[in-house]
This record gives sequence, C-alpha cells and structure tokens, in this order.
Amino acid sequence: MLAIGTLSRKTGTKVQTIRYYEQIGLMNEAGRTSGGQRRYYEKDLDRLAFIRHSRQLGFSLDSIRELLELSDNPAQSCSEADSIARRQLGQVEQRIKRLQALKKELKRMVVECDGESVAECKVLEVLRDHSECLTEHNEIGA
Amino acid sequence: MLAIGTLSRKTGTKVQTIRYYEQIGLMNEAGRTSGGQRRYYEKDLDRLAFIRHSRQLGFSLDSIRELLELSDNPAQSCSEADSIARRQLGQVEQRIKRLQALKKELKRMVVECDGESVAECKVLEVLRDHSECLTEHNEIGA
DNA sequence: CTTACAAGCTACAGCAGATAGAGGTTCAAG
DNA sequence: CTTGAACCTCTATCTGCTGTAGCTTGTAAG
Repeated sequence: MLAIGTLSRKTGTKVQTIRYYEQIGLMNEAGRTSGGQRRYYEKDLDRLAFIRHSRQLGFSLDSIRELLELSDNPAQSCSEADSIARRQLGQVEQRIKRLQALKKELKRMVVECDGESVAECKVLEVLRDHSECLTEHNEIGA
Repeated sequence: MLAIGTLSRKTGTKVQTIRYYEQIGLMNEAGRTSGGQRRYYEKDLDRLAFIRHSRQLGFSLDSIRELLELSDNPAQSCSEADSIARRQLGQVEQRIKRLQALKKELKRMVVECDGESVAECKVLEVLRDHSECLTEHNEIGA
C-alpha cells in the first residue's frame, strides 16, 4: 500500500493535484487507513502515470477521461482512441502553425527596432497598427 | 462618442471583455451618459485595438500593461518595449519547440496504431508507458 | 511509552483571461 | 409613445491546477 506522497514522488505530481484528480473523478476514490489517510495500490500508480503522461502530451482532462475509459475496456476497437489522438495531433499542428506566424511577426518587430525613443519604436508601432502585419494571426494567444 | 457595442464590433472584442479590461484597469474608466451607459473616444478605440493586437501576438495582460505605459510616454527609450517583445519571442520559440516534440510523439502513436482492439492499441500503450517515448516532453500541456 | 515532526487531512481562495446568464434599465428609430 | 436592441450590474463558470490555514495521523527514535 502506497501513501499519497509516494505516488506524488513516483509520478512527479503534486499531492494536491492527486487529490484534485480524485475529486473530479479521474482517479478512483482511494481506500483509507483507520485515521483517514489515503492508501493506493500499484494499479492506482499506473493510472496516475497514464494521466500524467497524457497531460504531458497535451490531452485535456476530458480526453484523458475518454482514453481511460477505453483503456479499461480492452475488448473494444481502438478506433476511438485513435481518433482522440488524431484530434490532439491536429490541434497541436494548428497551434504550431499559429505560433510560427506569431514568431515571424515578433521577430520582424524586434529586428526593425533600433533602440531609439518610444516615439519611433517599431515594436509599439506594429502593436498600434495591425495593418503593418504581414501574416494573419487572428486567434488570440497561442 | 462611441458606444461599447461599436468598440466591440470594430475590434472583435466581446462587450464583456471590454468591461473586464476596464475592471482590471487596462482600459481607462469610460465616461457615462446620464443613463449610465459607457461612451468612448477614438483614442479608447485605439487603445483597445492595441490591447487586442498584443493579445493576438500572445502577450500577457501584464506585459500589455507595461507596453501601454511605455506607449503613453513617448520620450523614453524603447529598449524596454524591445526587451518585452524579445522575451515574448523567446517564449514563443520555446513553445514551438515543445509542441514539435509532442507532434512527433503523437504522430508516431497514431501511425503505429492499426485499428485492432484496445488491448493492442498503440496509442493507449504509449500513454501507459512513458519509456516508449523517443523524445523528451516533461512540461505539461504546451 | 512518549515524543517529535514529517506527512497527511479538509476546506477554501486564487491564478489567467475571459465568457455566460439573470434580471433589470436605457437609447433611438419609427 | 412604443418597441426592442443594446446596455447595465452582479455573480457564477470554465481549465487545470496551486497555495494557505489550521488541524490530525503515522512512524521512528529515545
């Protein structure tokens, strides 16, 4: 039986995060000692590792929920898992594209700025006037 | 004098978001009609456009706050604006790198999966066992 | 057996950056 | 004057955690 701190160390997950995963139903409710402390089996450790690894690959908690469900029912076709992964891949590719457009624009801003006073600062000028942009970048953030 | 909906339409910003920007002090408090509705000048429209454009380029609201302050004081050297932009550029480049590692891993997962039952699903297998990964991807999410 | 203290517990607040809804008021055109 | 779109405030919600306060439990040493 493993204490929550052991799971934390072995998976690099904060203790609070593990409790949070339990709270939102991603981790099963752990058994308790007579004093009320959580105790885990190896399979719980595996499940947590699965979750963490999926997070590292950028899957949302909702997607992970689906993937875990699939993983729990080994008889099914894996086409659904495949499509979740493909969707994720598509999103990642989209984000890369957008970030590359941003990178280009930022680079141009920075390169063209010569350290003069703010009044002629290219960085601020570009920010003021979208029409100076060469690439499209309409989505906010990433 | 412009109503909030006009600013909204002209900048592609939700009305609530404009009010939110006012609330957090990014937009100045707008003047009001006798009935209490916000009315804006052209300069407010410019400021909002600046904010939106900066957001599209991935700047945080905090960075935008700094940039706006610099923009409001045209006599200063622009080296600070430049360094904010460079920092942002660095972050974007980092994210691109990480996303490309994720993309590679996801692609491998998806390609190697042949649509058999979940029991042999490559996608799920990789998620279960991090050691199968070829690239490093320790940061969560993006 | 006692004591020390690390590690556990619950409950709640807060982060970014908005977005949505309820329930009510104002503006402007016809 | 009436209609109804647009405005108002206030509060809650989202994602994915993280941090804090204040208390209890488990365990190893003395």
